[in-house]
Amino acid sequence: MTQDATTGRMGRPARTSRDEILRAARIVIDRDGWQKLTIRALGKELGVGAATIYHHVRDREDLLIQLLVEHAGRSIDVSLPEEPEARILAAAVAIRDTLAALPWATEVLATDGFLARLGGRAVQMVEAIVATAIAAGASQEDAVALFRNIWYLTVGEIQVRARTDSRPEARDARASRFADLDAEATPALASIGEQWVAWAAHDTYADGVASIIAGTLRRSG
Amino acid sequence: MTQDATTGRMGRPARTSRDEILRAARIVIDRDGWQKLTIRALGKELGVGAATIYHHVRDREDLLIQLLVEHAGRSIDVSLPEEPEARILAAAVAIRDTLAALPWATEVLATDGFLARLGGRAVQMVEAIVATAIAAGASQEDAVALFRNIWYLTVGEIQVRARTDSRPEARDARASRFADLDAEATPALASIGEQWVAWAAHDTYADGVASIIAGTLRRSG
DNA sequence: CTAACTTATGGAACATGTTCGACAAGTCTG
DNA sequence: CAGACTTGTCGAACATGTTCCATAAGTTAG
Repeated sequence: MTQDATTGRMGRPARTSRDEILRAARIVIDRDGWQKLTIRALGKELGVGAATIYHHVRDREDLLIQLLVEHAGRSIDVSLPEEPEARILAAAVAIRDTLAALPWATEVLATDGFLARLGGRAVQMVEAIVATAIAAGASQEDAVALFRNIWYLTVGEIQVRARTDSRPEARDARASRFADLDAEATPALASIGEQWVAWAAHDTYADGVASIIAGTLRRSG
Repeated sequence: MTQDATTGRMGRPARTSRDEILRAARIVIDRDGWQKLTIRALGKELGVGAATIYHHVRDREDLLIQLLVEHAGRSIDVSLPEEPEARILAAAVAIRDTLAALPWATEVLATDGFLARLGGRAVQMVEAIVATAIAAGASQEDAVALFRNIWYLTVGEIQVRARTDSRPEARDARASRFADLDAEATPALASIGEQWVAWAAHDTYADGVASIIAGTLRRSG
């Protein structure tokens, strides 16, 4: 990785910069789709060897996160209502919607502290959730727990959704699988049967978050 | 993939069976750790070429799921309390604990309908959640929504936990990142500061699930 | 101006999941 | 029993992320 610029500059001058790499990555994504964003393709776009990229970016994950930093920093909606539960919910939904719209986020978001790495408005959303919970009577620790449970739900929802509908065979297999269930051993599932698939398409994320909020605030306040 | 055995058997007899592959996979995992379970290593263990494995197993994901089927089918705890909310919570915790104990589950669980593929007691836990919710007054659709939100939370929790502590640099980076936050823009996060890391180590999964349960049942019943 | 130093670059190599095509090894039909 | 047919096996190949190392291209000290 490139050294810090505080010391006197030395060594061979770089032909490539981190910014150029990110710009090229965006071009490739816009033109070919993000699935085509491989290190080698990126190198070709820049007219540079693949190995060179590793001098400016730690690894592919680092690259994807850098790419998210801008989008997440800019495009998160910031108009939050005042009422505490609605405010927290709105912040969570904003985070979810933003990340779900950036498909490559799925590959890298499953980390504690991920939103902190995104910075900008992503962190403001975290602040909104935590600060609102505290203002509503939760302890700091409960506020952190609230955020983390919301974050887990968010990660799970995004990942399951992304994987489920990027995998046609999964959907098909699922449909028949619930029909095969034994009505003796699993009567409730059997009676739901094929409807599961239709209901599973509904968006229940907001309900889930609302429940977590209500549950946490009730316990605390 | 091997043909069904209903038609008269024909063709070259198989030297390898799906069961043998699974047995060998378990041996490799027990001996070398699951990270060493590569297709080629598995082939070597069986004295067979890597490509051969693909005649008995669709892909690596299929292999990992088959491996989970046994563990999840056998080892899930089944003594559930009677009281509805406690019963649903216990089922969720049993699923979480079982999957969290099988590290390679992380790679493949982010799918809708995943537990159905595991069969056995995994499905019984789903049945328990859905049936209990319905018995407690939820509609079928709300029961499905309840299960799905629990599932999302479970997937998120397992993945975040697994990735966070398999990645030492993530933990370190996180510690400093929260200290760097601007006290003007994010006062709540700044005042929590370093405590976040300690609190993030606490297990809040059960609280989250309990909130989702309470929230859903209150809306319905 | 030369030599030492430092950083950037990229070709080669490695591990991995996966696919392809040729070949092997049986069964079945006539 | 011979040829057709079917299925299993595996070497080779491909794409990908990543690391190593030799080399290039500057800056700076003498």
